[in-house]
This record gives sequence, structure tokens and C-alpha cells, in this order.
Amino acid sequence: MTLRRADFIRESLEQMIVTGALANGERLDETALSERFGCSRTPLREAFQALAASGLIELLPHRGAFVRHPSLTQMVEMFEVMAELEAFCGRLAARRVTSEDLVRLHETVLACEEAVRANDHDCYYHENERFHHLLYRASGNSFLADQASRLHARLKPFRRLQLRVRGRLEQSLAEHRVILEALENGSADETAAALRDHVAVQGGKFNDLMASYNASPLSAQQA
Amino acid sequence: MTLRRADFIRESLEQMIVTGALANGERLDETALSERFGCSRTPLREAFQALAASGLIELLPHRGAFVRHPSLTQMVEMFEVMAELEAFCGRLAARRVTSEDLVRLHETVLACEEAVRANDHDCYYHENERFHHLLYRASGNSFLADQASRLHARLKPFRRLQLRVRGRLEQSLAEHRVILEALENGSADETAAALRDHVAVQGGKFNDLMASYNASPLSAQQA
DNA sequence: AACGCAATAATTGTATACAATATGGTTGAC
DNA sequence: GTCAACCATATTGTATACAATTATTGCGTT
Repeated sequence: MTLRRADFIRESLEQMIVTGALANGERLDETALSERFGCSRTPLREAFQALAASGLIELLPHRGAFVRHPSLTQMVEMFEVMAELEAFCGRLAARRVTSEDLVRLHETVLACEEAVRANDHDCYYHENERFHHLLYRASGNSFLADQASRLHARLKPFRRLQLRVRGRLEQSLAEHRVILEALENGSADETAAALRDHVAVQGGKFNDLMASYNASPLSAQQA
Repeated sequence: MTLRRADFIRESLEQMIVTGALANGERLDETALSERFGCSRTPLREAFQALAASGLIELLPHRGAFVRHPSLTQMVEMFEVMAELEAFCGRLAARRVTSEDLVRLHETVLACEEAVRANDHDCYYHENERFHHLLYRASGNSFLADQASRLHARLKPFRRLQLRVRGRLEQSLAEHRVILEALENGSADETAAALRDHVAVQGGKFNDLMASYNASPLSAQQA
């Protein structure tokens, strides 16, 4: 039971940052936040350390904690890395995937199909998460899986925006099917390529992303 | 000027962990360490947060901080990811590298040659670091460069052990030459492949690594 | 003798008090 | 009138005191 006050605060602040409730460049006032959370500055400062480590805020000595939303450039850079990490997961998984993994992956694809039919974006979103995390684990490299999961989590708000684009659900589902088929065939190159294309921000997707970025509350001026 | 006590402590503890001065599974006593560093528990706890974020220690609620050295399996996993990250850096750099970057890379290769002639392992080690960091930056993706640098830093103690193996210096230098040549030719595939081979733990290198791992102070029993 | 429970001790988590540093405004000189 | 230096204020960094939780040890029971 991890009932540490600091952990709760970290998660809360993380939510507030990624949802845009806290604007970019905003300074996190320790006193104000401690009153808001009904605690002292101590657990807040511990939460700050963790947030700074994951890059969500910047900690300037004797000056305070500042929210750092990724710029459009940084976001594209992160997606570029994410695409490569996922491709590598797929490459390894093509050799190492177990039959149980494949069963679970098939389940998520079926669930995704159901979600598309029902036009249930939230459901699709969650099954999509499950598909990707299963894939990370199927790589057989737990360190890689952790790294991929972390970056995946950081890109979460932007992915959510992307899925709002009309027709993206169906396209995403079709790509999942291609990935899974390549995986079952055990062809590493095809799996990797399919995942890279699935994740990478390129062509029309870039314009969609840029549009949603500009429309999102995260788009406040950069430092 | 970042003269925070907590930052100094973090670096100190980091050193103590990676050098093996702190054994695996060892519990970090807040009171004992605060006396040793001549400070209170507060900056120590902040340092713990940062160390936990980079995976060097594990923070169990109400139980304390425990040193977590990577197991041989985890180490191999990390090298597997490192190889892929560097390969990707090379792939991008092959398209994006500037002439200034190439000049600097040539300088490090020359310095490495000098170090090999003088049989100066420390000098070679530092120039090797410089070569790789230049490459990360040359990828033109600063997020990727950061991620690569972080993992590179975490693998530092093990790489140092590897370079001790007889003949490894000359082989490493030769590989640097191949990488740089591929980079100058602008051939992404060759650069990526050369870097993957350079970093990957495979064949005889695996045995060398395993031997040095078992001989190192980090090899204490896993949790 | 072994197991379980309870009280005690030790350690972590949090609050508060104090010290050090940066920021902003005011005053003075040029 | 502008710039620079200095002081006042606010905020961060650290120390210490207190609360909450866990580990340990001893005792009693089976």
C-alpha cells in the first residue's frame, strides 16, 4: 500500500500538466500548492523531484519549478524515437512472442473492432493501450518494455488528440491487423516496418498533429 | 550556480553505486548517510527521489531505499537497447550530420589513435565518450540524444570493464573508423549497422562481459 | 519447541522553523 | 533622466521536531 502523500501529489500534478490545466512556463508555487493539497511543502518538493526527472517540469535552483510542455519540435522528436522503439519491440517480438501473447493481442484487436463498430473512442483508446503494452512485453526485453511504456505515457495526451481525427480509428485498427499478421508470420522486418509506420508522425498525420497541437491548451507560448 | 547540497549528494551516491562501493540490495540508512555527509535527512531524501527515477535505487514506502544493481540479464537488455538507439542516431546522422560535426568526429578518431599508440586507456576512454556524444548530437534529434546519453551514462561502469579486454582498444578504434566512413558516405544503413555491431554485446564480447561482470564488485547477489 | 501476538524500538513520512538566495523596488549619484 | 547599487521582501533550501508505520523482540500459549 503506497499511501504516500508525495506520490498522490506527483500523480495529481502530472495529470494537471499533461491535460494542460497547468500552462507551459507556469511556476509552481510551493506554498500555494501545499495549501491546495492540504499538506506541507515537504511532500510537494519530493513530487517536484520526480516530475523533474521525467521532464515534465524544470527545477531551477533558488528560483522554483516551471512547467515544461514539449514544443512541437520536441514532440516530433519524441514520436520519432517512439516509432523506433516500437519498431524494435516488434522486431524482437517477431522472434520471441509466445502463443499466449498472440492470443491476448488477438483479443485486443477484436475489442478494438467492437469499439469501432460502437464508435466508442474511450474503449478504443484503452484497447489500443493494451495492444501496445502487450507488444512491449512480447519483446522479451523488460528494460525496453519499460522505456517504451514511459515514453508512451508521456505521449499520451497527444495520441489522444490524434485519435479524434476522423477516420483515424478505422485506419489504426487496420494497422493493428497488419502488425499482428506480420507478428504471427514471424517476419521481423515487416513487423518493425508496420509498427514504425503506425507510430511515426509523417505525411498527413503531421498536419493533423500540428493542428491539434495548436488547438490544445498545451500550445501556450514556449519558454 | 547550482550549489544545492542535494545535487552533490545525488552525484556522490551515484558514484558510490556505479563503482560498487554500495553493494546490491544494500539499504541506504538516512540517518547514517546524513551524518556522513554532514547534513540533515532532507537533502538526502531529495537525492533518493532522483536516484530512484533513474533506476539506481528502489524506494519502498515506509521501508527505505535499496541499491539495485542490474542483473546480468538486465545488463544485456540495456546493451540491446543501447545498440538500437545508437544505430538510430547513426541512421539519422547519416542524413543530418554537418561538416563541423564531421571535423570534430575526425578529431576524436585521431585522438583515439594517439591513445592506442600510447596505450593510454583513460585517454581512449574519454575520447570514446566524446565520439559517441558527438554522434548522438549529430542525429539532429535532441530528445534522442538525451535518451542515448542517459543510457550511455548508466552503462558506463560496464563499458569501462569491457575496454580492459586485451585488443579491445584497437578493435574499437577500427570500428570507429568504419562508422565515420559510413557517415561521410551518407549511407544510413551502413552507419546504423556499424554502430549496432559496435555497441551490441554478442559473440565473444558476451563472454568477456560476463567474466568481467562476475569479477566486478557489482556482482553481489541479486535481490 | 514452535508459533502467534503484543509491546517496544527503530525508521520513514510529514510539518514547521530557520537560513540562504534571488527578485523587485527605491534611492542616490552621475 | 538614466543607470547602478542597496535594501526589503519573498521564495527556495535545509534543519529539526513530530507523527505514522514497520520491524523486532520478548512473552505467552499451544
